Amino acid sequence: MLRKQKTMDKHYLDELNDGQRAAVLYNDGPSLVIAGAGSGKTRVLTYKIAHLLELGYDPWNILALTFTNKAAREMKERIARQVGDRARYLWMGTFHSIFSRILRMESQTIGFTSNFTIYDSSDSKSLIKSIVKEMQLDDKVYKPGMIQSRISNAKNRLILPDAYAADGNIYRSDMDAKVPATRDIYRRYWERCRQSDAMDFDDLLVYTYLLFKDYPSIRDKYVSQFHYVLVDEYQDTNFAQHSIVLQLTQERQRVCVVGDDAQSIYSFRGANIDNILKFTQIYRGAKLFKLEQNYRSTQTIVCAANSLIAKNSEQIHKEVFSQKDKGDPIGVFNAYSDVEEGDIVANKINQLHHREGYAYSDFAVLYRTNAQSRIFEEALRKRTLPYKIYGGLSFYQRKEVKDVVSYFRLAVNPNDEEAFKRVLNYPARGIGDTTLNKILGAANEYNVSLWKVLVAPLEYGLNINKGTHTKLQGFRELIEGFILAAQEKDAYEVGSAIVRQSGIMNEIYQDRTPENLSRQENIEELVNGIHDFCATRREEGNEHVMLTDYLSEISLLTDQDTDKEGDTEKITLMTIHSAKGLEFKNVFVVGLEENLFPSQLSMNSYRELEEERRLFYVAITRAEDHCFLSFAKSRFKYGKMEFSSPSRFLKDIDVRYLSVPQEEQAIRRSVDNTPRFQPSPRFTSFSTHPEVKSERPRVESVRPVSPPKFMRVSASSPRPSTGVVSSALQVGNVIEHERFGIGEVMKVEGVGDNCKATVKFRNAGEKQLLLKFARFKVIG
DNA sequence: CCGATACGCATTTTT
DNA sequence: TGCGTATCGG
Repeated sequence: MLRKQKTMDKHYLDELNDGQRAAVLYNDGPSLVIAGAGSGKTRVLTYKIAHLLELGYDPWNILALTFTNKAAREMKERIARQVGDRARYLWMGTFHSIFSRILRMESQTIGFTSNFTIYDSSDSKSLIKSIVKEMQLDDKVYKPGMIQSRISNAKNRLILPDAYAADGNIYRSDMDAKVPATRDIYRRYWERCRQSDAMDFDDLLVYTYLLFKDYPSIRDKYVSQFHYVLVDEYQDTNFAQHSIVLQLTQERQRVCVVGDDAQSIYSFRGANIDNILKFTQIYRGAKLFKLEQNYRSTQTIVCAANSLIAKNSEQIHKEVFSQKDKGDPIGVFNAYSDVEEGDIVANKINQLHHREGYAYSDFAVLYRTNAQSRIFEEALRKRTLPYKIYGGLSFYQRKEVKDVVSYFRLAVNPNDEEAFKRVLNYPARGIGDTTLNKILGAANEYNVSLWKVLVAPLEYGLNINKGTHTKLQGFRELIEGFILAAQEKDAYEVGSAIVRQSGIMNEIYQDRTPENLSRQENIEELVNGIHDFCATRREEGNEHVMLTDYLSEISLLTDQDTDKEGDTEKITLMTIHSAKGLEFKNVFVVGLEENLFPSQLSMNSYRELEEERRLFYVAITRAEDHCFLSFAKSRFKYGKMEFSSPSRFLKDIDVRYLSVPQEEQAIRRSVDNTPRFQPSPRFTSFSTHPEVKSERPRVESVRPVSPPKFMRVSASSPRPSTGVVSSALQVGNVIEHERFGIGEVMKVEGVGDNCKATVKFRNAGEKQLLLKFARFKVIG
């Protein structure tokens, strides 16, 4: 075994280029890996971790932090392929999930329970909104979203309420923004979250930092656990994340961060590009490795992107190059209108698909704002080209789902204020705003949670009549029942019981409006999701899968983690932000107009403009074979036709790499059969195809979307089989398991629900599967 | 407590 | 324009 690993080691080191190998092999001190677009960043990270394991590090001594669940999952899978089962014990995950795991273990120390709720941003916004209201401030001035982002910024910089209130610069800035009371809102918000046993996303970082800072013995515990720390996408870290990494690594200095300053596009969320730019100053003697060979794109695309990014001033110098073909110049399309831009792009896709044999999944249309998607949808729909749009409401943001989840949250943590408010009167039970406000008032007065007031209304001097009291106690008993159930039964049982007993089912199953039908489906999906979750966990050997486990998992999931099913052969439509980290054979970057890209709002500051340019850089470098840029001379914005001029960014690209106009005129005439004369394309489009608008149902917003597939390896994983099918399993069968891949059945034992199989997987080693729960299909 | 209507506002969003 | 929220009236 050991020898085999050794040879594998050799083998994979040979798969790396010199720069990559140097980065993998250097482990004696801090290192910064600047990884140009498409230069094999993930490969370096995974091989480095595999290499550390070869060197004798135990997996639980390695901490690897990413920004997305997807990145963590993919990396873990790739490492598992190298080192097998040991990968399971790596501490690898998103900042937020790893920190929430630590915080749940240490929660008592900082005054939380291990069941604390994680508020998503709509919860925190709603809490801020009610605080603004309670303070009798004008919410036209104190816009909840704006206050939220000011508080979030403060937290990302580790500025707590006291420091916030004491900071003159911040106060001046709040004054300038006409929101001087922000500091008071922040303080109340902070207290209310604590009262509710809840943390928002930023708190997961803040409290981790505080825990390590205020309790050195706890910090020491983790410092001595994590012998080596790796961070992906370091350019996107904020000050809090950087500080925690520093807390964990400053003694030992075994830290490797990977990123690309040229792809820093999240400063609006607090990412601080200085973290990566100044890494070598903070970790003195840090080694700098540069990965400059791009394996993704043609030379032309790489050169064009280089010439663009050279216009930025603040960056770590690097020379990204490609040894692939020179490739075609970047096509620039110049459209009269937004609608025509859609037509040009759709036609070009059609053409490439038919003439060059590209699959639809080889195409991506990338735009700056989600609002631009509609035009492309229509253009593609008109030609019946398959597409999928990313963006929009995620599954867990849907009203009915949030409602159900709020009951779950209360069952696990009744102090959760946002969940409480959401369901106190849903389904309607005659507890109106007046009563809620009384409870809120008492809770504020006594500094307790809403639930505590509800449980002992008289102690907190709640002035309510007999009828209301009865209704409140009815609600209380309902929730107490759920609380009890959540302590005893498993997540799936409690979950389905809550869905039934809360009355939400009755509410939604009353009639068959399309909205209700879709809600029903969403709730069914949710319940199925819990079932999946329990099954997966149980398969891993967890006997009791509780509701609280489920909640802590889903509160950190996003729709990014959802593989849409049956979407393998479709054109991708998404914002450039969401395209980061992806690659496509053919990329269309659209809407290259002043005030759109770069966005109007980014033009006041140099830094923001540079970030927009980096965004454009990200867009171009997604392309492998062909990249096209387009702009429209006029476009509908907010219901008005607006004229626009080409983006300044077009001039930032060296013209040598562009194929500017003319050509697309020919395409337009030969392929497009819509009338050429279009005084007002929007109207023409409507009158020629009135059905386009009316026929198009708003399916995207009504149709249920699948919740994330828990731990599923890929969208193409086999359909789950049921216990009935799998009980026929015999020794010697070859099965394909959803997560572990292909393996051979070595042993079958037990009967019925207890039937267990030992399976030797090619990549995942030997596993025991409880057939009742295992998801696989027999393939031989 | 719901529905109709008016109003305002509108980048990007890994968790 | 088109959506989500606020508010008023029944």
